[in-house]
Amino acid sequence: MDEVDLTLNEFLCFAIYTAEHAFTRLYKPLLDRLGLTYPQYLVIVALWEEDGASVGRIGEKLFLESNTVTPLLKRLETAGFVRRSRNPADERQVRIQLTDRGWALRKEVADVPGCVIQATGRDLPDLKRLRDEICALRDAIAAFNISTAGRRTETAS
Amino acid sequence: MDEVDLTLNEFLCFAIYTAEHAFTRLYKPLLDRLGLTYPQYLVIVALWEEDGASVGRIGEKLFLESNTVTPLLKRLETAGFVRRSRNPADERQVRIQLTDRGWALRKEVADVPGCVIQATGRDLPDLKRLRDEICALRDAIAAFNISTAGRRTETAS
DNA sequence: GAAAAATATATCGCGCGCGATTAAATCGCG
DNA sequence: CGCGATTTAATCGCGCGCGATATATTTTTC
Repeated sequence: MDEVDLTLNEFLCFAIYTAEHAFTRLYKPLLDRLGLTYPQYLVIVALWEEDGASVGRIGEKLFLESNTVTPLLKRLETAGFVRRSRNPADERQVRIQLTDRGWALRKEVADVPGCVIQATGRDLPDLKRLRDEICALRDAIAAFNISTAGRRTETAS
Repeated sequence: MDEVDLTLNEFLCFAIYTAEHAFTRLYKPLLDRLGLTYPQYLVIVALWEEDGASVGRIGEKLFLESNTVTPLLKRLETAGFVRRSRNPADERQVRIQLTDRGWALRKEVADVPGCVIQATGRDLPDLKRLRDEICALRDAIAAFNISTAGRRTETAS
């Protein structure tokens, strides 16, 4: 029965929504000079962690489906940052490997994280704490999404 | 000089990015039954707060530009939730007004906030604290974006 | 070993977010 | 009043995120 305020600024989700845009706008000029979008940057970072990952594995790391990742990877391939090849051991899988150019980005983005941290005006322990809280929130919501996935039609009252 | 980890899960921005998607997926089935997308829902909430707002005012509230808001409002108009009309006092402005159908949504979404709160598995004070922290973070980044807007070309080095 | 089920990726359409640009109305300054 | 500057929306193109679906490969089952 506890009345919930139907005001935009009351919503945590709205805060996250607008914060996400603020980060994208912050990254834009930093990544433009490398010819990367923010999601493309995330894929590159994922590949630095795990070069040769499959399309599905990259999607798993980024919480995205193949219908998003596949075209993104094709653009990265066209730009010369990655190579795409079928896995001989399982021809269903497509293996994504960084090119020399893809590895070279690692040096070129070296100052980016520092710049982003500076923009937040906070220290690292504080940012890590906040990150952990948001990850926990995300995981709780994702778990809820899965647990209710079967009974969508009865959600109303 | 302090070395920053170039790992996906280290990034606060990545946490925000994935949390934003988790929220969108959470809202999807709740809003589908009303024929609204999540950004459309935000616009409707903004109009409950301020019916008759201009396109620019709505963009201001949602941190969006007219090139995003205009087509979104046209879709809401087509769906019958809002009316769009020029402001007679200033013909440059387009005034957005909720229709009866738009106001009626207020009752139909009554259970949505509660459902979202439940999904987070947290209590209201905790959520409000987190929301305030994220808003502060967003505002810090947005201020930084503005303050450095003029000297984008020298950010390297 | 052949058919059925499961898995991995790709394709298509649509809505959003935004940079760049355009068009129209208003404002300001002489 | 007149004309340039400013303000407000709208348009266009592109990349992303995703639901729905298709295709190809592998695994399972009988």
